[in-house]
Amino acid sequence: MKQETRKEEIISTAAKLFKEKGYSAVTMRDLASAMGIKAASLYNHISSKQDILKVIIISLAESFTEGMAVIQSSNDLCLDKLRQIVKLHITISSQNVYGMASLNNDWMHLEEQLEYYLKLRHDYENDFRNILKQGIDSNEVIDKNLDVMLFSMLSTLRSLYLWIPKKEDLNLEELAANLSNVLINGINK
Amino acid sequence: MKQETRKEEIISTAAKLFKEKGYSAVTMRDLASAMGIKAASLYNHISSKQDILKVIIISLAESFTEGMAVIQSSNDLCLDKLRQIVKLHITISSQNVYGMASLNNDWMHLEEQLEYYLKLRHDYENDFRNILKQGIDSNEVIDKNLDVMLFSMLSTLRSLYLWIPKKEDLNLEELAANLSNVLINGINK
DNA sequence: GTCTATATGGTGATAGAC
DNA sequence: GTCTATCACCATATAGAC
Repeated sequence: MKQETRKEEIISTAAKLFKEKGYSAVTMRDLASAMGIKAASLYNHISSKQDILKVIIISLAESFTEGMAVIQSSNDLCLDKLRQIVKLHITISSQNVYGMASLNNDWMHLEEQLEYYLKLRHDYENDFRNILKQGIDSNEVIDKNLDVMLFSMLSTLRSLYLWIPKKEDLNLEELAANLSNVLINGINK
Repeated sequence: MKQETRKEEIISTAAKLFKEKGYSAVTMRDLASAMGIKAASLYNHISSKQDILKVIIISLAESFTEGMAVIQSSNDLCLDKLRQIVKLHITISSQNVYGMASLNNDWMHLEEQLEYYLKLRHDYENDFRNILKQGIDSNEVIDKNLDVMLFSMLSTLRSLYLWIPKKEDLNLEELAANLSNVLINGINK
């Protein structure tokens, strides 16, 4: 188990606070207090509040991009690719529940990296849509409401960070199977 | 068409700004500037920034509670009740896209009304869960993963405010039918 | 209904001692 | 690596003139 550097400690503490109140409502004094030090001391490890947000969001966004690239390059059936996307979201979300809150809710407070983030997100959604499209072409997926399907799946997957920490003794493999099943087959008997 | 009072004008302008940057990041100067007046002038119409947030969130939360009460009291089949819940979310979200952002993302900044809001939300989720449970008992809904189904449907419905404004020429009746279909029957062929 | 002026306190960040 | 002290600025909100 690699031990956290002081900088990583600051970043994960910040992510936790950002999840509770959002980036703008968390002050450097709040963060310092949660670490048991004074605000000025934070600046020995990080260069600015903005820098913390950047690290949290961009590293997560790039994880999704990398995961999607792997899924895309496979020759699996579309429905299997969709199951892999579900797995990707569950894995990343469960490993960084706090950071996912910033990725979802505080991206608009990015400064230098805003456009880069928006491009990553846009490309990710496009790749997701293309997999659904292929599923329609190969007769695996219903040929109706492509955008509604994409919106529904993405909304659910993006909310996992809110839901995962509320379930105790959660088996991630089981969750992936169950959630894939609900998203693909619906809820009716 | 009822014309907006100055107070209502302030509240709907605030909701728009809150959606873009979140409650904490919007200053009274931002809000005043968007209205074309000075910050001090706002206080002739509203008593505090907090008061604006309270009005936006509580009125929406109560709308959902009222809608759910109507749906619950009917004798319709469970799947029909679920379709009505979808319709309820689409109707409220499309009428108040900006306010829905605060309801979803800024509720933690409520002060006096925080507990009241949490109770409304908790009761709403409970009612939703009970409808699904009844659907299982009446053999309309698969008897598996109740919590996963609830989470998935609620996540999608709570994200409608992000998605509705991106679609031009959106027919709400059609969206309700299509979204219900995707949520109930899934996406596979 | 809006303004200017102002009170009071919080904000991110830096300098320099230990 | 942390501290105290401090800077320059921004926050919500009020008082009182027009």
